[in-house]
This record gives sequence, structure tokens and C-alpha cells, in this order.
Amino acid sequence: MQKQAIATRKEEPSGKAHDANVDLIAVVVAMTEHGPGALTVGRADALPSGPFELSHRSLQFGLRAWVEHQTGHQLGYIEQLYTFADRDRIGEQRQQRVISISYLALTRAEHAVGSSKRAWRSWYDYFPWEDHRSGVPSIIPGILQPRLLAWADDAGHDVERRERRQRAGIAFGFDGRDWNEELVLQRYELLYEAALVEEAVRGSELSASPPIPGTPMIADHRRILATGIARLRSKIKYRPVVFELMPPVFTLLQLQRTVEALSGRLLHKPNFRRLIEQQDLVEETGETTSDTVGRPAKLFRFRHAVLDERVVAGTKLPLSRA
Amino acid sequence: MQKQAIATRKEEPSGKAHDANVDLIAVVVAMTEHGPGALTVGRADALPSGPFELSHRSLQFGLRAWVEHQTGHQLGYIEQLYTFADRDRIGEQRQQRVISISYLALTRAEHAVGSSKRAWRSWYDYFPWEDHRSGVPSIIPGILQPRLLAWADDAGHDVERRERRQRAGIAFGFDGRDWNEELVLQRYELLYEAALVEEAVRGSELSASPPIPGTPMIADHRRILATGIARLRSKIKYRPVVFELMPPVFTLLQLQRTVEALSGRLLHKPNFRRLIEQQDLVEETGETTSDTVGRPAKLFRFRHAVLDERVVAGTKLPLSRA
DNA sequence: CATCTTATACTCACTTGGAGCATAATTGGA
DNA sequence: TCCAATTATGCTCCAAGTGAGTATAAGATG
Repeated sequence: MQKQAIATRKEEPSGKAHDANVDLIAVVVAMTEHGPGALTVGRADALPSGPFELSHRSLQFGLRAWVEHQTGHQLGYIEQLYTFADRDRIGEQRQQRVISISYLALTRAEHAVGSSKRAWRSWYDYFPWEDHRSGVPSIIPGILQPRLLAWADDAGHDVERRERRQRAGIAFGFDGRDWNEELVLQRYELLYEAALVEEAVRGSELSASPPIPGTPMIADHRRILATGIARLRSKIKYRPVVFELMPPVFTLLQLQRTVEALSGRLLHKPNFRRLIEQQDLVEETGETTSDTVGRPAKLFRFRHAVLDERVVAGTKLPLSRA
Repeated sequence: MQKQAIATRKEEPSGKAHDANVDLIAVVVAMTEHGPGALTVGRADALPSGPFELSHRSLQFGLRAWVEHQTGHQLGYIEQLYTFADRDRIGEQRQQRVISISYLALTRAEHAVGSSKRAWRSWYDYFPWEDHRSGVPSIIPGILQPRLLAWADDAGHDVERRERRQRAGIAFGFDGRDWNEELVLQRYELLYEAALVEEAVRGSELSASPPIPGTPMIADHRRILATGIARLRSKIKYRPVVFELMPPVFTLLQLQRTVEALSGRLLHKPNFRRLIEQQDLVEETGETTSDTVGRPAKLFRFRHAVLDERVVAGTKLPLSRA
């Protein structure tokens, strides 16, 4: 049956089939003291990665093996992000191609076992414009907006100029538009297109103006990190994945701080509690903390049962009775 | 810089790196007279697919080339679905692996150019249990429920038995639970696990009981089709992708019928209109139809501008003012 | 014991979504 | 000719959900 599958499409068009190298890349996220952290290797300028090998039972197993080997960190929750295959990813005209399969993984920083080859870095080292917890970061009106507008004005045609202004405005919330924390990837790609990030001007000699703040990474790792952040910021809204990043017991404020760190935005405390409680996501342990000042907070734990009971779903279609 | 990227992770663990074959597979969707259609090849038992070649400029280009070549159909909207790499996907112990990168594409059936090698088949030929437009299909209470319950009872342990019943119940809406149209993949995988679909018993001689209704496909194509349907059913709720399947002008009822066909559920007409209109997704052409009986309907066209203006977004986080 | 700080409980207005009804504009016969 | 059937479209009502803010509770600190 399997062989028939191949025979069915033996009608080749043009070029010849070939082999490719397959790379696995991980965006590993955990909460650290310095905010939402990504696990890095090298000089904190690369994500854990490695080739997919014959010994790997599956893509996920291969990924786990690489991360564990490079960082001593065991992974829990994993989901696939995206598969890239840009022709010039490795450069050169070798008759070989690199396919990169990227994953998002969530853990707790303490789950590392081996020595500390691990290195957690805050997301916001790489994307300083993404943290809006203390209002709009000054880098946006101070640096990004003028340079993006300059880029827009560089456009040859008038239509193109307006289109660039609009894209930048939507992505970064210019002209009184709302900030949308999910557009992490669009923002990075816009900055890349405008040649404002270092990755975009590498190799080419015309480094006109200095790159904007934000640590660069090798190859396209920063873009993959942006993809992971965007996915996570979106997913926490409709699936209870935050709890993968929480300790076994926690207070509601700690939970809120985590969501705030991930989304880069401050939340309304009473409404956040109502949201969590009415969804039955947590249950009281009976204990309380008295870590610091103020009234002691009840401790909660995640109700793992919800994963079975419900499928969060949530229709937005106006269904009919009949 | 690129070369440094490779050097950074030159710490190989166990097995040796190797080359892999990369396959592209497309779930191409369009509306046909017989409901929501998927483009098939062969004896309507395979999705268009082919190897990723050196001549392809990118994954998407490769996919377009293969679909066009195999079906004479030009694609519009494309998005990546998932990348598979099961070791035994092609079987045998060759020192070679197959990576399958799948895509979802939306078009209109008329967009075919070449001869009619194309073959549109209704989704519901492959997944008869997914169409709930005329109520719960009889196959569910009549065939699936008893056989799934029998499978659950086969479980060795009591805990496992309860767990199977619950999974089946949630997926198929047993015991008064709501039907969730997005769980297409979970349902197929459950039926696979219970060995009720033909794909699950291929090769193994112990074909105990006859497979359930629903046309099988080669290899794991039916699973990929399920993945595509699930993605589309989810996406129409928060992104205006339905319009990719509509003719340039249409009535609101035609639009509703399309969404109903995709989601497999009937919608509440007044509320559907309200939803569409208040989102400014369409604009009147000024014309009306008088196709059949009844009051003539206004014709609308999609407001392509919305794609630029807005980023549908929609926060579910309780943001704070400050 | 007053004050600061954090936790937790409620309130209120407003928006959104589900359901159904009323009216309009056609076609096709009785 | 005019009623019946059929589809389109507009509108109302109510309940649930969400945004925003206030009030009270329970500790620590000096």
C-alpha cells in the first residue's frame, strides 16, 4: 500500500528530486528572575538546535535529545512551530538544502539537570520594543517610529509610501492605534525589511545607519524566536498553557505576573481573578503564603482535570437551534 | 556569519547526521456542487503531492508547481499545516527518511486551467460523521458509538476504560455533550486508535470487524486531510478566509451556505448577517439576483481593504488601563 | 495602633451573542 | 387577480460576558 502511494505520483515535472539536511530548532521558554526567558546556547546568540538524525525515533525525540545535550534541560510541553526551507539559508550553491523544523517548548527553569551550560535570556533583550508593562517603551517613539517613517518615505512610489506607513502603524500602534501584542513576528519582519536590525545588513557593506537596540542572533534564530513568542502570546488566550511555566503551587498574583510577562502587558487584577476562577482552572490548596508584606495570599494549584473535561473551544459562529 | 552558526553546534551526540527526502502535500479546498471539496489525485484516494526539488525556489513554490502539474489547478491562498517525519512512514529500513510538509490551500473550483485531471471530492465522503447540517448523522449513534464503546470496554484496566469513554464522548459528543466541529483530527485519530478505519488495519491480517463507512486514502493522506479541515474550521472564525472560496460577488445566503458547508453545522440566519455586516467585511454591489424563487437578494463583494485596515486580533486578556 | 500593602469580594454600566418575530419583495400557480 | 410559498432583511428582547472601579479583609511595619 505504501509503495502504491509512491507510484501514484511518479509523474515528475522538471528538476530532479534530491536529499536535504533537516535541522531541529527549539524555542524553549521559562520564567526567570529577569522576565520571560528563552534558552540560548553559544554566546546567547543562538537557539538550541541540531540535525535530525537516523537514531531519532521522531522529530520531537530528536529535539528533546538536542536540547538535553546542549543545555542539560529536559523538556515538557512541546509543539511544532513552523518549517523553513529558504534556498539561501546556508548560502552557497551546494546541491544540498537545509530544512529547519522549529518547535516551541515550555518548562520551568529549575528543570535543568546537568551542569549549567544553560543560559536563560530575557525575550526583551532581543525585542526591547515588545515589553509594554510599564507603558509604551521609549524606544518606539524615540527610535523606531522616526526610522520606520524614514524608511516609508524612501519608497519610490506614493502608493508604496502610504502602504509602508500603514503597515508600520498597524504593527507598532502609531497614530493612536492600539498595541497588539501578538504581532511579534510582523514587527520583526518589518524591521528586517526596513534594514533596521543587524541580521538584515549582515554581509552587505552598506551599513548606512547603526542598527536599532535589541541583541541580534545567528542566522534566522531571532526570527524563529519571534515566531515562538507570537505563538505563545496567542495561545495563552485560549488554552491553559501558562501552567506549564508555573511551579506546582502559586498565588493568583504570581499567575497574573507570569501572563503579564509573556504578553508584555499589564492586566486588570479583579477581572483576571474572575476569569481564572470562573473557568475552574485552579483549586485552592488550603495553604497561604506570607512571603512578603501585605495580606497572605491563598495558594492554588492547576486543576489538571480540565485538560480532559473540557476542550476549551469556544464557537464564534452563530449556530442555529434546529 | 552563517558558517559560524553551524560551528556553534558542532557538538554531536549519538547517531550520524543524514539526508532526508522531503515531500510536499497539499490539502486544496474549494466549494463544489457536492459540498466542500478536496482536490484529489489517483483514484480519489490521494492528495496532490511530490518531492521538494532543487529547482523549487521555496516550499510554497514547489507545492504550487506540483499541484499545477498534477491537477492543472492554480493556487491562491496557501498556509503551512504541519510537518511529519514518522520513521515508518515509507516503511523498510532504508537509511533514508521521508519528511512530509503539508499545506492548506483555498481556491475556487473554476480556477483550473489545464485539462480535467482534477477531481473534486466532498470532504464528507472521507468523513461522513463530520456533516451535522441535517442533525447528528445516523452513523454516529448507529455505528460509531457502539463500536467506540466496545473498544473502550476492551481496555485492560478500569481507569483506562473510563479514560477511553471520556475521550470518545468529548470527541463525538456522546451523553448529551455538545458537538465541537473543530475536533476533526482528534476524531479521526481516535477511530484510528480504535482500529475502526481501514488505514489502521492495513497490513495486519487481523481484520476483525469490517471498517466503518468513509472512504480511506493512501498512506496518511486522510489524516492530513483531517488536519486541513480542522485548521480551516478553526480559522474561518477569526480570519476572513471564507472569501477565498467565494465568487467575486455573492449573496449573504450563499456566504452562509459556504460557512455551513465548511463547519458542517447550520447557522442562525439573522445573527450571521449581523455578524458579517457589523464587521464591515462586505459591501453591496448595488445589484441583486433573481436566481430562483423568493425575494431577490442583494449582491455583495468582499471588502479587500479589511485585510490592510484591521488585524482582527481580539484580546481575551483583561487588560488594565494604566 | 495607625499605616502601608496586598488579597479578595462586589457593584454597575455597557457590549455581545442567542433567539425569535415582523415585514418586504418576489415567483407560481389556484 | 390574488393567495400561498419562498426568500430577504430589519428589528427587538434578554441573558451572559466584559471593562472598570470601589469596598473590605488581613497581614506586616514602625
